[in-house]
Amino acid sequence: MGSKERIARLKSELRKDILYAALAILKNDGRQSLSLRKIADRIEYSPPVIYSYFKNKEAILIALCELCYQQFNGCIEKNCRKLTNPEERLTAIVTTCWNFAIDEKEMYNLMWEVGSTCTDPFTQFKELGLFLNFLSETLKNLCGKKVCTEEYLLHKSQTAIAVMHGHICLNYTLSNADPKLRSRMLNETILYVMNLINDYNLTPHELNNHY
Amino acid sequence: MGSKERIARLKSELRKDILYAALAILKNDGRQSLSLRKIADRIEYSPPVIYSYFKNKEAILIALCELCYQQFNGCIEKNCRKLTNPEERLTAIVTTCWNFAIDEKEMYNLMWEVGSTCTDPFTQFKELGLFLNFLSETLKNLCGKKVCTEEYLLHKSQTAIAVMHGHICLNYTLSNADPKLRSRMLNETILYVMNLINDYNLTPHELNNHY
Amino acid sequence: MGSKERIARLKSELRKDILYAALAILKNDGRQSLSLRKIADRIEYSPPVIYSYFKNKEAILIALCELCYQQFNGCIEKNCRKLTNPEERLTAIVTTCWNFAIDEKEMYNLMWEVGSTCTDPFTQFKELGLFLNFLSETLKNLCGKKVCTEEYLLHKSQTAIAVMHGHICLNYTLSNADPKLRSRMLNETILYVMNLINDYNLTPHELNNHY
Amino acid sequence: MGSKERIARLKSELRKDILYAALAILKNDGRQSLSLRKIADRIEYSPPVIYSYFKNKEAILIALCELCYQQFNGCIEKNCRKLTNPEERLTAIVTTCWNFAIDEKEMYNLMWEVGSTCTDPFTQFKELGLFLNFLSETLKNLCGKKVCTEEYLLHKSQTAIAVMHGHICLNYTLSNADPKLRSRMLNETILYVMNLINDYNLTPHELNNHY
DNA sequence: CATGAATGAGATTTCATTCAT
DNA sequence: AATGAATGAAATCTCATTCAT
Repeated sequence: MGSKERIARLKSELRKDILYAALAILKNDGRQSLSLRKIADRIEYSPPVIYSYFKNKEAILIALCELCYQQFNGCIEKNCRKLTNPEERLTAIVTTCWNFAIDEKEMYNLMWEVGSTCTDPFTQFKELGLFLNFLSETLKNLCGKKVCTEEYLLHKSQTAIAVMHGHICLNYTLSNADPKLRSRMLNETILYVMNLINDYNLTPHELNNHY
Repeated sequence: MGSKERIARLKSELRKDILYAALAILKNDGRQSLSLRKIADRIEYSPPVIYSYFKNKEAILIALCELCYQQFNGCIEKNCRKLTNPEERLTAIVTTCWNFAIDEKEMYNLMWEVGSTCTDPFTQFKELGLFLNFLSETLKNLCGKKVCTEEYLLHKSQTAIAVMHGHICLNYTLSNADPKLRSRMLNETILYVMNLINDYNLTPHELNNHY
Repeated sequence: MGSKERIARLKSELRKDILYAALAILKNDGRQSLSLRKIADRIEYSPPVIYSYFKNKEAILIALCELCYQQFNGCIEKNCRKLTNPEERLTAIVTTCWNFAIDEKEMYNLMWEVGSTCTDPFTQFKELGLFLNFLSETLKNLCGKKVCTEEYLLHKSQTAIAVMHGHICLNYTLSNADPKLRSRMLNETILYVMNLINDYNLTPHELNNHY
Repeated sequence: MGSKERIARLKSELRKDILYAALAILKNDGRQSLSLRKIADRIEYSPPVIYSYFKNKEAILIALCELCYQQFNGCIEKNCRKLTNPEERLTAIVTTCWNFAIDEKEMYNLMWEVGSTCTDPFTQFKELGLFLNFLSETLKNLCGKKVCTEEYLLHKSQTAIAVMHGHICLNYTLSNADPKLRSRMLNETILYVMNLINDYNLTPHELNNHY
């Protein structure tokens, strides 16, 4: 494929169709049965067409993952951007993550699966980077007047993602937990994430003992 | 020993062989290339024998998962049981989990993968239940004289597992992090797990605000 | 496949059937259209069966090449072994090669094609080694009472193969040459091969100038 | 220059581009991965253009083969034309062939592969014809004052090509031969080619016995 | 009880070629 | 003149599972 052609195809409608077909299969039939053949069937084209738009299956997965991050970040923006109070915003962020993970389990799992194979998902996936920054910005506001380094905030944000992910996975495994327990788990998750920032209030001596 | 018993024992032997073959393939070649054919090759039997011991591939995965939990719990027992000081023991538990996840990534991932498909992994997998109790017991000691309900301790233990898992997954994705950052992440994980129990020291009123 | 099983299959009838099917396709349809699917069709089995007997297509080609060498060497043995006079025998060898290359062009080409990809075809393919030795033995007799080293004879034998191959390839390209020219080419080939051994009669001084 | 001419020139340019793209792919990726798609990519045109210049893939291969012969003959001209002493020139010819075959294995193989499918490569490929004549002229000079027929010289030239090709193929198969052996093989090849002309010194009676 | 034999279904991928525009 | 779009046909290979023996 010539570079001109390739660039054109990147913007193509069919490329989008392929990705959305993949997304639909992912949601309906699950990660395991996401095959090129099924994608081709769904868009009512022959399988080789796909190779005009993606190098191979891995490339599709990565692009699909990107799409998932876009949709995820879209939820976050929609639900949380408007909130100005940092506690409220952080609560909304965690809640949105939580619900996204429940409602879109296949997407959520794909995001972590593909992320694990990348060198640096936070830079590779633009929308994940945006989310990280949004989280970071929120945590900064939460600190109030205290000055935190950018690096510190990013690290805490990643930790927040980790803590949320852990609870989400736990929630997956407790498949017959009652709604009350689930709701409690969500609340706790919010709490833990909120408290991540607290140790910044520790005295230097206490901090020393921590790290 | 009657022939019946002998036969039963032999049967049980082969079952083990199958599982250990599966484990070896999992470790060496990875989850994706774990096939019945390969297992059969390794035990030098023909594929259909496997169906005498397991209903289908899924059943093998579940049993294999159990084996992984056994090995995992073995590590925990070996490294942590002897420690009597609760802080030390908890530190050892988190560290052991962390290292197991690094050294046996395939096993660790399988444990969560299969766990996600089960109704209740904590009761289905005996060794996971044992680990949960061990964690619970450790947390109890950490509380000192304060009285905590069994249920509370189990819940906190699950939360600890969640927090650890989150950090472990984050560690997986940060594939080019330097050892110093990784070491810091481990320390933080220990810290967070340790502090899980702290809110028990909150006043009832504060607790109310939490949940 | 367990090793026991694999060994059994090496002797299996079906394995032979696969190879002879491949040979038939090679002869009839040519090297380019030799596919696993066609082989499976011809033996009236499904394609995956082939993988019970051969690791992959390359393994089939190598085994097929071996079969070609066997058939080739069979011709040589049949036509030449009985001749005791060294000139007559050498003449018969060259003639047999020549005719084999004409009658079994696809086989002949495959033998060189696969041979080119091997590290050392003369040891890898037993029958090619036998042919080399037979040639070497013949050249030795041609030398008469003069003593030649084994190494020298093997080298000359390889050279003989090279000279024959060159003429055979030339013969392939001259596709509209008349039979008289072809016959003359064969005679010349015999002559050149016969003379390969002549420089052994050179004085040491002359030999020095050669190498 | 009229627009007609300009268009014709442009057309001829693109034809060249196609061939040189094919050549580059042949050299870099090998004969097997020479596809129309890849050629189109490389010239940054779409695949169908190629069909404006060539009937099908086979036609490209033939034209590519011609290009290879041009390059080959270019080497010969450059390295050998200047030498006037016939022995020196013949030595240079064989050496140049030998090195070309080593350095440009893919090209060399293609030349013989395509050559085998043509009716008469020596007339079809102009540069191969030139090479043949050059060889023939050299052999003629080697004969000295003796008179040889044109036909005889051409035949001997073809034979020389055959002998060289045989040794070159042998050199390909002996993939782990040491440089000393290879160098010896080259020397022998030179020697054999040089001696091809010698039997012209035979008496008519001896010649009769030969043919 | 054990297995050799076999397969259907399906995976990813490549390629030469066509054709409406 | 050029191409974007598309495809049919084919390639190799893997796998879980079945069943007669």
